[in-house]
Amino acid sequence: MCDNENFARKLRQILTLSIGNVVKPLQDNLEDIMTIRNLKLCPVRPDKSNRALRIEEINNGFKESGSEEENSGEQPRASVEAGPSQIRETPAQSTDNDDMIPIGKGHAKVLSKVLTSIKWMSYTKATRTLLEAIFPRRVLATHSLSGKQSPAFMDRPAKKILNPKLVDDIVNTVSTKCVVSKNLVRKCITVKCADEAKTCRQQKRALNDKIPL
Amino acid sequence: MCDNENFARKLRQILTLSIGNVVKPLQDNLEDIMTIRNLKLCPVRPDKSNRALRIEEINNGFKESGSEEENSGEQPRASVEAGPSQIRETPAQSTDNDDMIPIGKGHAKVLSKVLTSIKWMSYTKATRTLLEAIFPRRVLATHSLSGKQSPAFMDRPAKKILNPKLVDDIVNTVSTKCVVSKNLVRKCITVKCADEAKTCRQQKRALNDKIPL
DNA sequence: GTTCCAATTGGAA
DNA sequence: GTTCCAATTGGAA
Repeated sequence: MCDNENFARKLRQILTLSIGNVVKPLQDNLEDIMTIRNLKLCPVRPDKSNRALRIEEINNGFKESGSEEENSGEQPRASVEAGPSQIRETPAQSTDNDDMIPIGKGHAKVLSKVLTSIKWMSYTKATRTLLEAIFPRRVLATHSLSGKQSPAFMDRPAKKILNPKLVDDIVNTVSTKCVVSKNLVRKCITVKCADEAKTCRQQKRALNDKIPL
Repeated sequence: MCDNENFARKLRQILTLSIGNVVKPLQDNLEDIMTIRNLKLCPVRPDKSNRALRIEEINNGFKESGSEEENSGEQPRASVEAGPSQIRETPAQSTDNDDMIPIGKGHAKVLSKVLTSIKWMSYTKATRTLLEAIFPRRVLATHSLSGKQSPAFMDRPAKKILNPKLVDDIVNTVSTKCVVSKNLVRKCITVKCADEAKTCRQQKRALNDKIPL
């Protein structure tokens, strides 16, 4: 993971220092490579026999779900809302429950058609799409990344913390797929929660304006 | 500029999708390439005859200073503290005034030894170093990127705006050299100003504790 | 309707 | 002593 980041960082520097000569030849092949890779990632049919392979490819070297760290004793500092209450229920129209693909360590599962629709060019879009796929809007609006108070608003109550295992699955996936630092992905999550909270607030306000108490 | 960003973004995706096979061979040559490039960037002596070449290389294709856009009519929305008052004075111990190297469009100038000391691996460090090299601490503490009020603290007065031309020179330089989006660089500037303001505040507080009025 | 911008904060790293 | 973390906000894009 860390090696990936260092490698990407070095490559970025090389790119800048040697635009036009060293890496130019690679550019010509980019489109072909991407096309091929995308084809491989395209879902075919919900066929269990090659499901494992597809997951392997999508998660790109992640451990499979149910690893020994499932029950590791690590406790998050803030109180965690345990259990599945934070997890988005499978949509009613989906009859095939197996169509959920685990990401990261496998705590989080995402509908395969959502996962394959994600364009990994934008780590912000990818993060927000995964968040919406994994958490109900209500949870996003009422929880935050750390579960801590805003240092700038010490009088306000803190929101609850987003399930850290699910968050980690998202962070690791986006960070790896988009080769950006985990911090940037975490910032996206903070912003997304703030945006959902604002939307929620605005809807309540609009409702109050319509039907004033 | 935009092409660079798109290219880097594509490369990042390729990296993720094809770790270990497509780009692996390139990795072996990274160290050599970087060494060679670093050697080229190393300052030799303040010798005017090859100064231009070094600047050309460092700025990587930027226009030279004194371009026709020097007097373009673009006016920033917030009030700008015009003139050199925002610009860091050349340190007293420097006898060679020519040792200032322009970056970006050339509004901002940086001591050559500072410029060559910057490690472009970290865009945050690079941005902060350039800020300290170009603006006095006092300006960083009392100005902000936009010159606008905080939306979260509408009662507080807005700080003044950092000279946008100097900011642009920094943003363009770091964005290009580190192949990160301009927005990320701008975020760094916001944070740096906030940090300087905090330091300033703390120093005043410490002084008041010592010599209470 | 969503996403991004950027100013502010106290404490942690 | 400096840099980073992340929560909050209203408006702009």
